[in-house]
Amino acid sequence: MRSTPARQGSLREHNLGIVLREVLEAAATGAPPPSRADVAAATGLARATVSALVDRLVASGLVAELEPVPTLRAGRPAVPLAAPSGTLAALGAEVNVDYLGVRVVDLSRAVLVERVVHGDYRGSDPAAVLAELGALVDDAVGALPGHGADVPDGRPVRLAGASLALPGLVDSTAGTLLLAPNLGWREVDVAGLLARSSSVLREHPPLLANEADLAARAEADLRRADGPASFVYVSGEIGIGGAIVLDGQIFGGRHGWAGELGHTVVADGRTLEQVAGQDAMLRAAGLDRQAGVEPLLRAARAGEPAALAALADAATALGVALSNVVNLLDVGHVVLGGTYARLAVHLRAPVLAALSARVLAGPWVPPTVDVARGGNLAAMTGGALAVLGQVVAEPSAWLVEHEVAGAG
Amino acid sequence: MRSTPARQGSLREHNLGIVLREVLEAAATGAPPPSRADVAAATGLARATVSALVDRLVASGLVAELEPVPTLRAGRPAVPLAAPSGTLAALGAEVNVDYLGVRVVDLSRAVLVERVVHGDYRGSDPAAVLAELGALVDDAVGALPGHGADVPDGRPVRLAGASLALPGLVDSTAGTLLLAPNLGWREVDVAGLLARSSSVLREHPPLLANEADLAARAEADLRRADGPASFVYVSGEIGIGGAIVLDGQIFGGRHGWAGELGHTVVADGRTLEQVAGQDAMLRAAGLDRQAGVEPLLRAARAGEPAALAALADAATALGVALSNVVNLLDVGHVVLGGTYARLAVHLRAPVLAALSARVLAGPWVPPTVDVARGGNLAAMTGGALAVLGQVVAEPSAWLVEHEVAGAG
DNA sequence: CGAGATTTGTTGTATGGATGAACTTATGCG
DNA sequence: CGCATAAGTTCATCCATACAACAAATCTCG
Repeated sequence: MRSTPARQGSLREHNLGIVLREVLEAAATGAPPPSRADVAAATGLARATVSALVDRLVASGLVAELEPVPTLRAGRPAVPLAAPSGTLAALGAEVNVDYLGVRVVDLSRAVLVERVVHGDYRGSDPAAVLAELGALVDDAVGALPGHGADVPDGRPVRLAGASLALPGLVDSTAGTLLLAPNLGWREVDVAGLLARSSSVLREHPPLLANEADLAARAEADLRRADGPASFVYVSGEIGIGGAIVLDGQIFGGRHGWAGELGHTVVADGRTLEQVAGQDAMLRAAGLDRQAGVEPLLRAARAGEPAALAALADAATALGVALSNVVNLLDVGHVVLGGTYARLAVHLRAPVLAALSARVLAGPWVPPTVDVARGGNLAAMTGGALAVLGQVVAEPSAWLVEHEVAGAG
Repeated sequence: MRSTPARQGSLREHNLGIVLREVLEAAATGAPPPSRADVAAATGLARATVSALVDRLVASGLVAELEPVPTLRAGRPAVPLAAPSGTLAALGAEVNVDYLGVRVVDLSRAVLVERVVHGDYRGSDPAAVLAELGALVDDAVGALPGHGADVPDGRPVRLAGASLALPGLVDSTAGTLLLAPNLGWREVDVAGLLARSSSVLREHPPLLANEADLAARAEADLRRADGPASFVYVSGEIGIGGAIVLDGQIFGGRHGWAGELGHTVVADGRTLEQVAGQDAMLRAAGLDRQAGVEPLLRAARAGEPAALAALADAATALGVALSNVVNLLDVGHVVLGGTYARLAVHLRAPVLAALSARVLAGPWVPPTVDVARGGNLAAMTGGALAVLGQVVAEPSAWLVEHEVAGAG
């Protein structure tokens, strides 16, 4: 954690990052693609400096120059800068309780390839499942330009790295999964097993992270337009995942285990998961555990007392747990993800009421409860974005240095 | 939150901070005062660069050159560098439920002046109390060299700034106290009232912060020797304060309100404060509310069942609340402060047991429960250190530029 | 006791990145 | 067609750090 000394190169690295971020973020906020001059004005850097930096970024495919659009004003038309498509991409994989998948996302946030397999992975064999995932990863990457048999006209896609989302506690430095209660996995050498079945992951050791953390990252990305977001993300799945987002950044804690909300004690020794987890709700509503959340929604819509009571109990427990979190973290915004997003009609109002009643700072900064915008596969996108975030944080590592001479 | 562009000056600022920190931190870790060469080796900067930076810092009184000690090795003897005494200092004030005080601390962490007044400030009049504090502040600063009537041989102490610790929710940008339940204060224009009674605070608008946050900062400072500390600080007072320390830094949240632990719901709707607050414990033990914590300790030592039960209930509630916090934040270390420090004999074991049982990551990173090392007045020290921390973060703002020419 | 070894701190010179002003390019407008 | 306007580039300058050579102050060993 010792801060490193700043040499001159650090300056360039820093400013390169600022320029790159400025270009990539423009699209997110709905702003038109900025020109070099716009970037200079926005960042406070000199035009000459920005020009030099942009040229480097363009040469390495980290920034794309668009066609000059017919301008309305006088003056030389600007060259719009934007996130490039298909130059640099990252891979986000996921193993969850009921599905398995891979996504490859590029700097423009376009999904280049996607593979998803549904199944029931509770109590599954880690080696077998990870072998399947490894094959899926290699298959997906094989479909990328420049990686499969075909090398078309365009440049090949560079792969910046890979990540893997898991529904449990992860040791990201060792590349192992410590504990995933709902998968029934414990102390699994995930990185090692994946390296056996996937040449891609052998070359790009995946960044392991918690599924909720990565889903929250995708969610934060979707909310960039509203400014840097701070919120608590609660993801109802078979278990309950949680994540903390501060100023658009995931707060993972020392080991990346922060956000563990499901095991919060809410009342008389019961944990949140035992009251508001999917299995618990279904059982309380008298429904089959395997059925999923749709029957519960139907029953509630039909006015079944057991279903309504189950949802009310879950909402109360969620409200208590989240009030504690909001008081502790001074983050007044809650986002409901996973199956909670689908149950939001029944959960939102009572949770908000609980927050309003219990949050000490409520009178000055009213709490909010929102529904996640990311879809089911948010964690894969979030994982890819986490890797791309490393690129933005350290752009010079991804620059391709060209020869000074170079006559065509 | 937009990151500013790095000009060349930023480089210098950054490196100046690194060098300053290296010198100031050396004492904390028990290392001998480093020489310029030591700093260069430790930071990775060139000797020439360090020399130039150190010279600036010395000229402005941010670093002190000690007498060369007779060395044991060959070579030119080194000039030891250390934190200077009495050159630059910060003021930490505090209003709490049962006392009121000021401390002035310099860069060497020496307490230059201290004033404390004991009293009962529950339900007090804010204007009167703050007038009293303002007078106390001016009195304390008047006793500093160069600020009172006397201007002795040495240079005057420069005051870097002031801070004020309050047991409640604070709006630090507006300089107001929003809510302090145990003082009975609400929406008080603290900065405005203090400016009336204190010329010092008129010149140095105090940084308002939560008492527990600042006490935790002092605690983190005392633990620097063990490396950057991450812990949850629980301070038992009339109410219950809490603070989160991450890598030696206070996590205050968006508005500085994070750490609010006392209003956590622990069981059947009761909050932690209602079970483990000082008043609640005393009542449960059948003791007088005004008595303070000593009678409770005596009763427990005598084996009184009511006292033991009160402590046990408090410990259980604390254990549950802290388990939730540890699971949420991935910070496995708890420090008991305030009156909890004195009750630690009775609280520590059961709290640790609760953590061990409930913390999901416990098997891999065992939780710990520690007793605070800071004394009663930790918040004042912490407040002063917070201000000094700003100096270290931006040293160039505190440099005194000398004329190039200067013949004596 | 003196020459060499050793380590600290300082004094140039070189390097690399940002800056600002002048210049070129490309457009709209009258 | 000339002028205004704005984008992007070129170039001399500045500034902080690096590197190397040097001066200073002490120990060590013959």
